[in-house]
Amino acid sequence: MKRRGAPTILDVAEASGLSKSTVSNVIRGAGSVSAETRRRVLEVVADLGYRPNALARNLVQQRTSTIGIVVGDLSNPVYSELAKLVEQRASDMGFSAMICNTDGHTPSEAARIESLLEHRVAGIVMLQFSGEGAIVGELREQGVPLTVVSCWVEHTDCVSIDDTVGAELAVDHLIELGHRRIAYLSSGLVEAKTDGFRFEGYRRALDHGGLEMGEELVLRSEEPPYLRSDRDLQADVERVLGGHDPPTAFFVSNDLVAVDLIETLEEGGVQVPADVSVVGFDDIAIAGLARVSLTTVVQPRDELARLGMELLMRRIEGGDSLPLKQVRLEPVLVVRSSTRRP
Amino acid sequence: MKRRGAPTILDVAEASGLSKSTVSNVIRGAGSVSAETRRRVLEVVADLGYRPNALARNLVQQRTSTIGIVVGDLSNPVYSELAKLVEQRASDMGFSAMICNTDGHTPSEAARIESLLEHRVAGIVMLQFSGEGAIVGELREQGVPLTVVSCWVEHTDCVSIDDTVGAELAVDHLIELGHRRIAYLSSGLVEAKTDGFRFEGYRRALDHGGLEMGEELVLRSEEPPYLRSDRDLQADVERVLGGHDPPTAFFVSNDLVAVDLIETLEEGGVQVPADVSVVGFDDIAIAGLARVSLTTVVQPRDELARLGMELLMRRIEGGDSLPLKQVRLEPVLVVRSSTRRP
DNA sequence: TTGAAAGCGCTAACAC
DNA sequence: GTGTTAGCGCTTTCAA
Repeated sequence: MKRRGAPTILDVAEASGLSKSTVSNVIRGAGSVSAETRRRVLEVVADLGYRPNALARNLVQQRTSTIGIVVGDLSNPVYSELAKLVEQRASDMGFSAMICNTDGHTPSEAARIESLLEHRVAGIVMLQFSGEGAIVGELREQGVPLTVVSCWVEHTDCVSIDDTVGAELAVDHLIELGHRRIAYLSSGLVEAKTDGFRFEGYRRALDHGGLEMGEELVLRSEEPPYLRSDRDLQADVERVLGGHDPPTAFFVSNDLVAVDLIETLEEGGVQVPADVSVVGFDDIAIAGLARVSLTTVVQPRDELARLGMELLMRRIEGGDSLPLKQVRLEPVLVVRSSTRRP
Repeated sequence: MKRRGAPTILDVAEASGLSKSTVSNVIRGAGSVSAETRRRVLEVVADLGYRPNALARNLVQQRTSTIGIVVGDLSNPVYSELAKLVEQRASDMGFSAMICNTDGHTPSEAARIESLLEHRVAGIVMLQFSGEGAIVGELREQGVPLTVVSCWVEHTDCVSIDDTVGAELAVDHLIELGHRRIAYLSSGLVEAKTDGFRFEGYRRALDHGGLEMGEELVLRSEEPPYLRSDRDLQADVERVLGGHDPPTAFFVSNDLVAVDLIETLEEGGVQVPADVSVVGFDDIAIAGLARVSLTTVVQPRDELARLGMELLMRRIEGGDSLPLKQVRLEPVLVVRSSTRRP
């Protein structure tokens, strides 16, 4: 009596007087089994509460139906929504998801990916990318399908909006409103390369708006940990606003920080948009609240998730030999009431 | 030359001229191996880029180091934060996490759990509980450790704040401010049983405040899908406020809905807190923004996650025989500026 | 200190 | 239509 632990396919075989493989056939719906046999097996399966062991199956099949989702910060609504949507789509396609939060911390990102590889995931979706080129290389070498969502990464299947154009849209809007002194604010919350693109868009907009870019208007720490500590932000903001010829508008490369900025400004008695305009990036849910009403650039989460899974599945099925596929989505600016004429 | 796919422990054994078991010993740090042997093995491991196959290991060990995290709605910040914290702690303890989003949808919850069981997860943490008693029973029967976080569920290890006391705190606060007509608002976003507790707290507070509960002040759809459609909310709110002897305050059993309510009220020209006070529940990040500044009951996410994993580990290690452990945390009210004297 | 061998639960040829 | 068999990559006695 070895009835310890969950029933195995062998238990089902014995109880139904059939062989392992026949049982396996009916469970997988493969091969050909007589109606009567199928009925009997199914009955026993229900009786015993048999549940196939995915580990054994995956081991023998040399592939799993699990994907990894690597996200920088699940408490940022952009990413938790993306994660949710990707998980949803994965599940629809019969895949389970291991979701890992890295806190934007490279060592912990490496550890999480290592674990995913040990679990032999069929592929990995990265939302927000640490920029550690080593990881992309490593994965390609291992032949593990990788798709990056919401970041543009060279030599990798990816889908993201055109960050540069998005930023341009935002800053153009400010210029059209008549702003001449526009500050740029970002933080470690935005992945470095992405921030680079957005900054580029900012530069371009100033450029063809005939505006000069003042170094003193750029609040951007190259170091990953521009800790979103309110004190730092407050100090920086005070410095910029207290300077000579202060900005009348801010373009912020991330809604969370934009909201923080508004908070900080108003704490200091500076009203938005009466005294200063603010544009964000992402269009997270709170941006749409009447009390916040942030003008911002939309990240179409649904599209990103859909295309991301699509690219991943394509690569899982098609293998290394398929050509690279990188999709750039058109950004859209939503004008709300955090911006107005200076 | 079968050098197809990732190198196995056998490849390492061959390349180092040792046996599988010796290699296994050094990898697991078990048994006793000479320093020289260890060095040699490690060298080959690095050379070949060998990575242990977790599937094989888990299969033979008859246990996994994967847990399942089942969450109702990852786009609700309460749950995405909890999920993040639980994943973090799991990872610290050497566990990977499969995170599933159920959208509060019972069939999809069942499917996700089925998949987790097929993957033989070591345990499951449920954030937000659908109330399907069948599932708890099923899991217990299967001997799969289960911990529910942020909901109080009978006969199951769980940790949550005292929802009744929390609601009482909130409503007491309104009463102390002088409100006499206090409405109750909830939605399908809050799990039914939990909502029940909060409603009970509301009732009690009215009771010992010597206030009568008016049926007409209770906006609470028993049906799971009290769809958070703004239209429904708007209609309900208009009805209540337009009625005879309208409320001067709302207690809302969920911050997300509370924020929605404020939005809806102000759209209709009703100012918060000037005309009407609002108290929420959860203390999500946006509640703390100056522009929102919602008085609310705090859910201590950190504590919940920590205790949740603690309970789960205890059960994973201790098994069925351990006594039930249910932890109730003391709620705290944060008073901000969405409430004032009527 | 090291190695040989027996599985873990399942699938996938291949026989019958 | 059904059964036999040989593994998948690993851990774990048990001998040597």
